[in-house]
Amino acid sequence: MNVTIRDVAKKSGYSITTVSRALNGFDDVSEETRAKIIAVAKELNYQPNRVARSLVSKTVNTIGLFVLGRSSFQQGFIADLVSGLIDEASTHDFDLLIFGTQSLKTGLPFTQLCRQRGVGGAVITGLKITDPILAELEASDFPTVLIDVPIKGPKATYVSFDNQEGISQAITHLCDLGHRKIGFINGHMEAWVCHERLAGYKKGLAKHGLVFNEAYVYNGDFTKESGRAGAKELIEKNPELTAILVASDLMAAGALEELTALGYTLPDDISLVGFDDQTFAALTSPALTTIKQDEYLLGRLAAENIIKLINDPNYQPEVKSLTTRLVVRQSTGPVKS
Amino acid sequence: MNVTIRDVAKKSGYSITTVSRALNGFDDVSEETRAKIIAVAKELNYQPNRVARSLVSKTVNTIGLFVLGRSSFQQGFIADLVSGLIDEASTHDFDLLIFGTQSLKTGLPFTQLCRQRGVGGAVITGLKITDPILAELEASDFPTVLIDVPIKGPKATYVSFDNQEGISQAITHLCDLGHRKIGFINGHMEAWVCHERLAGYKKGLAKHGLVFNEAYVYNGDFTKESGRAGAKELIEKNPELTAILVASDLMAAGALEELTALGYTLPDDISLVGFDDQTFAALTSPALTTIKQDEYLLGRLAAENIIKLINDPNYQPEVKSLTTRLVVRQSTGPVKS
DNA sequence: GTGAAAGCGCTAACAG
DNA sequence: CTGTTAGCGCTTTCAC
Repeated sequence: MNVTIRDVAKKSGYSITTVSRALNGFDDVSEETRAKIIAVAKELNYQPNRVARSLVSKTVNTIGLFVLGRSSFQQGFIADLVSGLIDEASTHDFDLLIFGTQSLKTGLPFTQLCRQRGVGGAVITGLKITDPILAELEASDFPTVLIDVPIKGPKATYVSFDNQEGISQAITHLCDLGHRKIGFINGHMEAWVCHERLAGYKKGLAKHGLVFNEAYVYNGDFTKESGRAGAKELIEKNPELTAILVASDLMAAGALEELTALGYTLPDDISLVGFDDQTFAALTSPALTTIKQDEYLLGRLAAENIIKLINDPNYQPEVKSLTTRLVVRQSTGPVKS
Repeated sequence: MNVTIRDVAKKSGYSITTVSRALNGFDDVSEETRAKIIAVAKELNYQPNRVARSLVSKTVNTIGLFVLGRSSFQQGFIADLVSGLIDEASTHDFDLLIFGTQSLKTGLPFTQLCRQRGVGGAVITGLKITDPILAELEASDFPTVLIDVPIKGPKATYVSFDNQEGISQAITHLCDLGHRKIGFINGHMEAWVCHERLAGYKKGLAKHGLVFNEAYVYNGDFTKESGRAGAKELIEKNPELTAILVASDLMAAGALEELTALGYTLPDDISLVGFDDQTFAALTSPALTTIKQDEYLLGRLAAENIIKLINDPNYQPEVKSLTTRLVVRQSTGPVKS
């Protein structure tokens, strides 16, 4: 068995109560006593049992991570996100409990599921903007941080990137290269970021005096195949396009394949910009110019927010989006004169 | 507050104990009573509090996942592994608690760390074969499943792929294409799989009557850069090579870059085989022939093992390796005559 | 300053 | 078959 608080109490000669208070930094304990107790605790290598602790005091040191949608895990960035969450969480002595899609299938009122697991707050990724749970979370007093889905409740907030600005910068990059006919392969509109990216696309065009053309936009679904299909459709219907912006690297990779198969040479015939900067973006040929979002950082930010939300009842989260960064590689080039 | 067992007891008119037993499927409860209690529980939407449960009964429904080494998360396959773990775990009503590298920095006796977190068993990935913790785990009675590191203890086992066979098959593939001079870029020897892959390389060569040549082997470190360096060194020192086998896709991508930069055309001048079949393997140009390992499946297998280890004190794990599958793409071709 | 006692929600003897 | 009694390891009133 592990060493418990009783062992520390016995060995130090103090009561369990005093040991608890000494170790938890209460100020109604003499410094001398505290020092002694801490010494004994260290000697015994005592670590409080978190299960017991969270059972009695409702202050819980566990974050729940919900990864919704079977495909979410396939997306490479989830790994970085988790990595960031863990690093930040363990800095604050928080644990990270992961739930898969199945966990929600129980139909359990979500927050209840968390409380039963001793989870103090949740980080949710992969949520669709049409999900009814969104309204619930907004009203709930259970700490929640959404990834890439806006929300504003007493205890709910979100973290994201400035997608509009990211896309807009990419358009500026293309315009600087002389492009005027720029297509856009977007993801599905159940993802909030896609609304943002579309808005950024329009805004970017407007900024450079270009007119938005509905026919230049294709709605994919984040799969490689939809990237292929999108590229094919866009270029066939609008052969005047000299550049295509794609809302994810994976779709961009599909578009790249399709365009190459159709006989286009990149970037000479057409320029291509992805989104994410996943590992493989540097590995395609030509290497993908893409809008990088640092998912690790986003993970840390999410953890930071949820921990504050859990610890401080008065915390008023302010949403600040992380910035993306355009990584220029070989898939974009000056428009052929 | 959530609904507790007391609420169910009160509402059903039975004692807390009876409710507990009825709900946990004990057979010393009349079916009539059980039915009534279950009905009430359902009506109240009662779910037992796992924190409390694991505090008293030492049977814990949480698996701890340790992802060691900062870089592990960067490796794409971790996401699939986690995905498999979660799916299998939630099927058995187990939760998954993730620990980062930092958690182990406390110097806490590992198993103690788990017990304090209410974790019944651990799955560990990224462990080096030189890690002293290995001996500890081997002797320990704490349920542990290692990923890709062999271990055999009363409560410790491991899951992995048949790396030898995988590499061997790739060599057969190359030999079938006429290759006789095959180089090998391995990972670092702190990873068990690299010993296996080296053994597989030797075995595969022998199988086809080829002689092992020390100079044909380069030890990288799983980074793309080491792949580049390895390709450069191997091909410069041994220009007679017509094929190179690489112990990871990322290193293979590096090798591909380097070889292309050096003016080689693949697969005409030289064939290249990767390992993993990560997403990007299909996206490089030429697309990478590679040895696919299904990390999702490995995750499920690991979860299955750890759960049995936790639940059944008499469970004797038998190690059975998962098979890899050679995915032939465009980076391998017949040797130029 | 410190300790005794109560109890978080649950399971597990032990009686009846 | 069912209920009473004791705790799991910890925090937290409330006395002293």
